Amino acid sequence: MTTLRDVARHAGVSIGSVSTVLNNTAPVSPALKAKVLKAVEELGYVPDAVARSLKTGRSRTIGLIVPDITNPHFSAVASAIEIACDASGYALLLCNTTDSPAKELRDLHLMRRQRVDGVILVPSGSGEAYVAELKRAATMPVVLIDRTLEGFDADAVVLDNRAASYGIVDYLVRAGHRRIGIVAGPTSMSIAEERLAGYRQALEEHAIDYIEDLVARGAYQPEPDYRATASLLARRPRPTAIVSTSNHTMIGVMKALADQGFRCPEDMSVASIDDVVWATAFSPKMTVMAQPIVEMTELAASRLFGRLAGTMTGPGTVLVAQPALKVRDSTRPLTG
Amino acid sequence: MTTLRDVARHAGVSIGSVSTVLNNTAPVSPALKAKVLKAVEELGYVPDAVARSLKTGRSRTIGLIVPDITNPHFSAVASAIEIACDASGYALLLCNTTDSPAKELRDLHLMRRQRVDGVILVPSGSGEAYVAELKRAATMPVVLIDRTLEGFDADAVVLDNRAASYGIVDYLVRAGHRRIGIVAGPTSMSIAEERLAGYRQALEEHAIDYIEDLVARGAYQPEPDYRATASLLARRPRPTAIVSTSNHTMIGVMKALADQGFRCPEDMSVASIDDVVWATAFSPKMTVMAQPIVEMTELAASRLFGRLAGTMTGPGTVLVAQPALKVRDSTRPLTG
DNA sequence: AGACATCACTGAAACGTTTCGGAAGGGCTC
DNA sequence: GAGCCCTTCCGAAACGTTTCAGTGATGTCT
Repeated sequence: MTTLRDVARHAGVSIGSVSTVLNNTAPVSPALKAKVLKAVEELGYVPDAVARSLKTGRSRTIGLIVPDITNPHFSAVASAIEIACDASGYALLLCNTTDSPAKELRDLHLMRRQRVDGVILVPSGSGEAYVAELKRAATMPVVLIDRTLEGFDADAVVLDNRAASYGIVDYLVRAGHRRIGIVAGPTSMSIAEERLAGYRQALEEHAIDYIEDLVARGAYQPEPDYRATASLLARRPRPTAIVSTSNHTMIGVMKALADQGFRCPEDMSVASIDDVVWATAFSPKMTVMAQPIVEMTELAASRLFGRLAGTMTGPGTVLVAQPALKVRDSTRPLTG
Repeated sequence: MTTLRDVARHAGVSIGSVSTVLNNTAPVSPALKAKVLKAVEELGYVPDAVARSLKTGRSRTIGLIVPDITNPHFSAVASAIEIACDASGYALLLCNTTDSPAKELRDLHLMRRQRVDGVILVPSGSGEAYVAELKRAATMPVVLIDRTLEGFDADAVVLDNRAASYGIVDYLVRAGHRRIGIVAGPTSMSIAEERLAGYRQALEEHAIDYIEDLVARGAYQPEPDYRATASLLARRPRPTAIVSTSNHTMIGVMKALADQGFRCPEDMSVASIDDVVWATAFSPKMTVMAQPIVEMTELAASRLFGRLAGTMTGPGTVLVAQPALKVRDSTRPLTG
C-alpha cells in the first residue's frame, strides 16, 4: 500500500504539502501541484480513508438499519439512500435487523464502533426499555423512517398512516362496501395501530359499525398474514372487501384468496397499502395506496446530511408524507 | 468520546493492559481484568474501530456491490451476506451500481479507500477494457456472484444458466409446445448468452428449429422486457409459450400479456428463471426455475472469509449451482 | 541462597493522515 | 537598504489503537 509518505518522497516534497494539494485546503504553487499530481499518478496512490477518519474524527460514512432488506419497501429505501450517499461522497454501512430489536441494538453498537457520522434507522422495537437502550446506543445523529419513537428526539419522516387506511376504506365504502375486513399489523407497532385507527375512523364517519370480528392481526409477513386472511374469510357474514396494510400482507391475502377459491375482485375486493412493481404485473392489478417512499427517503437523507453539516440544528422534527390512492382492478363496486 | 486512555486512567492501569484485557490477547490477572471491565462499564467505553483498523491494517469490513438492490434477487443476496457478516463480526459496506460499469468502478475505488478487507461483487460490465480497469481497482480479495469475468482471476459462484433455460424449454417441449419464444437479456451479458444457449440446445435436442424471430431481446428490466414481449406476441404464427429469463422479465411478460388480453396459461404458457415470494401470490402462480440464491450467497461469503482468514489460497475457483424447476400454474400442456 | 525462568504489567513506537506554528524567500513601503 | 508582510512550503504533533521490548516481582531448581 502506498502512502502519503511515499508520494512525498517520490515528488521531493513534504508530506503536508501532498495533503494540502490533494485536499486543496490551501493555495499552492502550480509547480508543487504538478509534481504531487504526477507522483500520485505514477504511484497509483489511493488515500487511506481510515487514517483520515481517525485524524478528522469523521468517517464520511453513514449507517442504514432496516428490518428486512428483502422487503421491496426497504430495498427502495436502501436504493435511495445509496444514491444520496454517492452524491455526497459518503459510504453506506448496511445492517438488517430481521425485525429483531436486539439485533437492532447490536447494529447500533456496530455503527458506533465504526464511527459512522449518522444513521438512518427504521426502528423495529417499541416500549420504554427499548427506547432507553436506543438512546444510550445512538450517540450520533439519527433520522427515523416509517416510524417515530415516543420519547426519542430525532428527525423522522413518516407516512400519514391514518390517512392511508382511511383513504382505502373511504373508497371502498363509496363503492358500496359495508362489511370490510382488515388484516392489520401487530399491536406492538405504532404504524399498525395508526393504520387500524384510520380504518376505524373511516367506518365511523360513514356510520358503519366497527366490528372486532373483521379485524385480523397479521405480522406484516406473508405467512402469518395468510393465516390472518383465512380467519377473516371464515367470518359470517363474510366481508365483501379486505384491506391489506402492507405489501407483504398483500401477498398473504392474495394467496389465501386463491387457495380458498375466491376470485378477486369478483368474490372479494382487495386494496392494499404499499405499491410495488409486481402489483400491476399479475391478475388482478392491485388497487393500492402508494407511499412516496423514494421522496420520503430523500427527505430523510437530506435531513441527516443537514445535521452532519451543521446547517440543521435544534430538536428533531417529523415530516408526514401523504399517500396516493391508485385504483386498479382488485376492487369493484358493490351493487345491491 | 471516551478512549482507551480514559479507561486506563480511570482504572489506574496502563493503556496496553486495557487493550490486552479487551482483546484478551494475553493472560492477565483476575484483579486487572476486573478493574478494567469495571472502568469500561462505568465510562461506557466503546472501542474505536477506525483506530483499530489503522493500526492492524484490517478493517473487519467487507463490501457488497450489486447492480440493483431493488431487484429481489440482489436483495436476497444482500440479506444473506449481512447474516454472514454478522456471524463473523464484519461490517457491510453496500454499493448499488444501477447496472453502470462506471459507477461500479467508482464503487470499487470507494471500497479501496475505505480499506475493506474484501468484496462480494456482482459485476455489471464486460469487455477487455472493463476487466483491465477492474483488475487495477480490485486490490483486495474479490468473489463474484452470478457472473464470471473472462481474464479476471477470482472465486465465483454462478448458476448453471444453460441448465436453467434448458430445463424450462425441455419441460415445455415435453408438454407439447413447439413454438417457444424467449425474452432474453442483452447480448453484452454472459449470463444472457448462456441462458439463450440453453434454450437453443434444448430445441436442438428435440429437433426443433431455432427461429431467430422467436428470440426477443430485453434488458432484465420490466419496461424493455415488456416491449420485447409485445414484439414476440406480434409474431406469426404466434408462439404458444414464452420463457422469461429473469424475475424482472417476468413482470414485463405478464404485464404485456395482460395488456394485450392474453390469458395465461390458457392462451400462452409462461415460465421464468428466478423464484420470488410474489410468484405464488397472484394468478397464475408462476412456473419457475428457481435459483438457490441464498445458498449461493452463503457459499460466496464463506469463500471470501476463507480468503481473508488465509485458509483458502491459490487461484480462484468457480462454483456452479444447479437450478430447480417448480411447475405451477402458468404453463399448461398443449394437446393437438 | 543464588541463578534463572516465568509471569504480569508498563511504556513507547507505529499505523497514515490532518493541521498548524514557523521558516524561508520575495516583494513592497518608507 | 532596513523593516515588514505575504506567500509557500516544511516539520512535527496528534488522532486512538495494537504490539512488543523491557521491567519488576515471584517462584523454582540446584
